[in-house]
Amino acid sequence: MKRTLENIKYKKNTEELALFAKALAHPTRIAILRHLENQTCCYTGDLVDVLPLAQSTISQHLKELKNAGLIQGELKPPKIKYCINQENWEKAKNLFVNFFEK
Amino acid sequence: MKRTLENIKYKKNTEELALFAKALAHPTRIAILRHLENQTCCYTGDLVDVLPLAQSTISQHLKELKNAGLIQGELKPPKIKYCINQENWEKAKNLFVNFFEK
DNA sequence: AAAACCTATCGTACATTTGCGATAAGGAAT
DNA sequence: ATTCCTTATCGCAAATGTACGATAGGTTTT
Repeated sequence: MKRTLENIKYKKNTEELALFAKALAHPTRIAILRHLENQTCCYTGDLVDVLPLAQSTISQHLKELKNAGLIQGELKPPKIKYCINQENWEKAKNLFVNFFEK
Repeated sequence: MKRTLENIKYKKNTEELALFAKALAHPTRIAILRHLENQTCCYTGDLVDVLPLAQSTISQHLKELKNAGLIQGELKPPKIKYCINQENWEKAKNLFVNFFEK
């Protein structure tokens, strides 16, 4: 990305869809979300056991998913419980469905 | 990305979905696809007129979309006509729908 | 054959992403 | 208060992504 992109104005829907797509653009994050879909919720540690990646790497992916709004974390000391953010999940779903439909 | 990722094996669906998501992970490419959805097809030059980006940049985005299988190019000398690849479009649509549909 | 047109590719610059180990930060348990 | 457990963050290295101008390649037209 370079200077020009800063200035380009896309429609809101286009930017939102691109951001959600970016969050899904890595197999590890898809795997995390699939796991969350099955379990409803899970802890970071669960994922570290399941995925062959360093704890710090997984934490980073979780952060990106959280930034994208697709998941949310809840403090359950000493752990953190991650769940899918249903509201934004629906929003993303609708954006993708509308995009492909037509 | 570094050494480790090469070795990680994800499920086929997971990798495919991530690749499609990656193709959609930039607003310019979403805009190109929306344009193609409306016009059914279009030429590279049409996009250069519509998007505030260099011709080479747009060509590059088209290449990525083609690599992802979402579009296809047909020679209509001296132009090239790009259309959505319906088969893969459906495939991507199904992957996303199934993914979100819990 | 030359000129004109359209598009792809090359080379470069810079930003972002991905991964890791090491370390910090927080509460829980001893 | 110290130790333990869990997770986030930092700092680094390597790979990828994004953008541009310049150039090459291929067809059509003159």
